[in-house]
Amino acid sequence: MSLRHALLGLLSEGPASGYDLLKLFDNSLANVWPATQSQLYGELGRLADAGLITVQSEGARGRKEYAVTDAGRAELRHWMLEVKPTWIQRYDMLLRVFFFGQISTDDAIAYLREQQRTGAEAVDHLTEVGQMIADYDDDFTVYGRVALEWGLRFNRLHQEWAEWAIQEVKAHDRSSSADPCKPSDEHGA
Amino acid sequence: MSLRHALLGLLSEGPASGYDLLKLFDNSLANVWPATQSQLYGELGRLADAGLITVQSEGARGRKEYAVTDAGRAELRHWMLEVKPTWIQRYDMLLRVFFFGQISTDDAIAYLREQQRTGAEAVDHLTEVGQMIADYDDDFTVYGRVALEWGLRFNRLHQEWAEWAIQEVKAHDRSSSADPCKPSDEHGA
DNA sequence: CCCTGCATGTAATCCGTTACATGATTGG
DNA sequence: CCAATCATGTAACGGATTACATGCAGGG
Repeated sequence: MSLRHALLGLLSEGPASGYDLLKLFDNSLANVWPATQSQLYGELGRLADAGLITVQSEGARGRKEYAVTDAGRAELRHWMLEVKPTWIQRYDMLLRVFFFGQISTDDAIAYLREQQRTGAEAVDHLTEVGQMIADYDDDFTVYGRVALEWGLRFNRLHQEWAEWAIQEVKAHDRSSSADPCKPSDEHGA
Repeated sequence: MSLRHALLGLLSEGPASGYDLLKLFDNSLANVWPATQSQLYGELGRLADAGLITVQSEGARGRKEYAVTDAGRAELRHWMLEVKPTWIQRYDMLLRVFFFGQISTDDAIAYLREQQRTGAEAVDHLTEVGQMIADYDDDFTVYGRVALEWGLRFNRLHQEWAEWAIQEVKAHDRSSSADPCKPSDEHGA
């Protein structure tokens, strides 16, 4: 149910069409709340039906410019101040880690190295984004940078964790092949 | 589509019923891939239809014990080695941050403080989980700890970021109320 | 005149959540 | 015998993804 509020939030900065919002999304909110074009137009329709936004003006090519209503502003405030953020996460990346016993140590390490790389690339990408928006100082951009910092830290964490995990997996490999309870030829399988 | 693989992975450790798997989930995979009872039973049925698992034996109270087949093991391997982890995340927690301009500085800080607390609590919880599983040294637990470490780092990051963000918001508040372009009474609204 | 970009929509499908529904067994 | 636990399923609903479908307007 958060796409509603993402749209309300964007429209609170000023009126815009679905198309405008779609582009705005890409450079900002998509990082924390991705949405497709279909979804966006659908939600705009529902928001208008609910009276949280209105069509302010219609332009060329069927363009509809939406503006947030008082009811919409109230709903946004309510969501921001009183609704607890959901804290559900799904990481199939970590799911695989649980099953490392099913693949070879080398494959596990290759997997983790790939994760390390993914983290590093994301850091690079976000750093670029940061440079692109460095000159703006409107509220949306200022607070966007606070969110961006989260992303930077997250990806650095990802990268560093992967490096740590590689060492951990290597250590476990050594200890289990040295383990007198298990045959030493297991490490080569 | 990862619930399939979560179940295949668990069943690779040994045969189990839906009920067993449900409980196993709670203490391990639910942290990285939550699933409900409905979903789990549904997926088990579909996995059996697809021939990736089989009903090994039926017990009392309609209990069905499932075991993974060779096809299932192959599918798990394929998923682990060749399917790229999806990297889609949705954080309504961060979405709100983008719209901090719509609420007062004090409310924004209260929000961040709450996030800081949430992170700290999660760290405590995961630390407890770590202590509970400290004595096991099977593969699943060993690698589970590697995933747990990710969770610990993640929540520490969350906590530290929130603390940093509070300072950032305070700094922005001071600079905008000192800003000659904007009226100084804005900070009190 | 045609291509690119602007602009909006619908339909099918999948996954996840919530709630409902049922019944067998075991231990106190 | 009754409550808790074991154990499995179905149905309704909502949100997200993908693909499809359409058409106008402006610049070269």
